[in-house]
Amino acid sequence: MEKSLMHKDKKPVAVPEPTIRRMPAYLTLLRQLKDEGQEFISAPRLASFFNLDPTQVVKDLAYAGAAGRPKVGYVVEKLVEILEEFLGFNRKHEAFLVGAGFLGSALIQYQGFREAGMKIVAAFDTDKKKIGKDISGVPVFDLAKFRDLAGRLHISIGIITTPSSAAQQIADLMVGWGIKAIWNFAPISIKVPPHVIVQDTHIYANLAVILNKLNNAGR
Amino acid sequence: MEKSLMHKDKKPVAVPEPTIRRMPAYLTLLRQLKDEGQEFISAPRLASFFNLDPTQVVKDLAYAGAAGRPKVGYVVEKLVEILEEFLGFNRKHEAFLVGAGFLGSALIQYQGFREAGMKIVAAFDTDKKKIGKDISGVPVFDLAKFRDLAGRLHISIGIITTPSSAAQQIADLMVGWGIKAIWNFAPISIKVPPHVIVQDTHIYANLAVILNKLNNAGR
DNA sequence: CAGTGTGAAGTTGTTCACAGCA
DNA sequence: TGCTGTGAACAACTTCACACTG
Repeated sequence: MEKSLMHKDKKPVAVPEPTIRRMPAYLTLLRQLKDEGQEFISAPRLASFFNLDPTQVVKDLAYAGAAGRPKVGYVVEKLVEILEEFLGFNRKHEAFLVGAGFLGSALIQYQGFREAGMKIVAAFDTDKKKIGKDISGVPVFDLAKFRDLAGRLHISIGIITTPSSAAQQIADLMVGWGIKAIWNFAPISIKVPPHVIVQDTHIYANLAVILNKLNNAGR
Repeated sequence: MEKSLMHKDKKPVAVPEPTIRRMPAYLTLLRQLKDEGQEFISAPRLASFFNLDPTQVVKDLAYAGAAGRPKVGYVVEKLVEILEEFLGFNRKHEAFLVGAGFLGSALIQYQGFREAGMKIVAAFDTDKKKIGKDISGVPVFDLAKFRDLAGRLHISIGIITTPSSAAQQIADLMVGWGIKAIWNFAPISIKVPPHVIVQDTHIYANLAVILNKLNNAGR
């Protein structure tokens, strides 16, 4: 498909991933400003909160479909709505989580996901000691029950917080059971068929960046 | 430690951040291959694990100072050493953590940081119910004690896992107390003087990417 | 010839420059 | 004047093309 020059169309243009990644940060701040009663916000001001170029912010907001008024800026409340809609944070997203260890438990208990509409509805593990318990109201099932429930509840997001050694195997199961997107926290890259979405979140990557900057600062 | 990319006596080439972020993933896999007794690994094969371009891997490894042999590839054991050294994962990095909630507790208990040489030596909170307890052997202190200990132990990394509302304030304190790098998990951007390193890890960003891909897959 | 190593080309994302607007 | 909005210049990163090597 060619890039259309018509600006009447809603969003035919592929949104750059960096833009997508910045949007939740905008939204968090904007919700706060809204709570504080701020009515308008300009792109340069918004940019200053994140050390970004003002034009960057203008373009990002344009991708979401927002329009501002010269000299005034954007209507905060409208912007919150637009971003929530664009990101899908105002819809309900149910997820299954496999691997009820420290990280898995933390994600389950993490209040913040509610702000993004995501809810972890069940957890799975192979550890008999964990099965049958619940974590902040989220039940931990035997991994063998995963298939059953996934089919019945039409869950589309699967979260992997197992050790690396189990991750690929769990991913394969998830694929077989119809999960559409996998959020992988294990520090390996998992392989899935092209129609399945994978998002790797490797915490080491961030640590590596920090240590690298620390090293470079020292000389 | 000579670097192959340094011709003459030029200043060290700045390593692209994407490269830094990929290196821990290489390292994790390479350690595994090493344990399995693999002696050599070629860039194309390594690349296939991560769905990367082989040239990308070659260049990344060159940045770390690794050299391979045509037709054979790289020596796994040597590569592990080089990457550990380059990333600093073979050195000890002590950190303080502020905010002993779910996320903070998970990070403290997360075994994996040991693989990167990082150790959280103390946690801090303002919640009287948490102060005095310990999490997997890591003591939770009153936030007021932070300064004392930071100065005495020469801790350079500060981890923020507080609610957003407290994050900037904690960052200011950390800066005042000589912390050199801040790893921020609160979903806001914090402001620090230029000599302090900040790494924001916003979990929402990853979720946003997933939801966006899910939405686009539906049309 | 299968792989390293590297300059060149291509692609993507960011910043600049400026027109238009209230 | 301060801001939006957008095409153009620029910078960063990735992929390609190919010389080289055992």
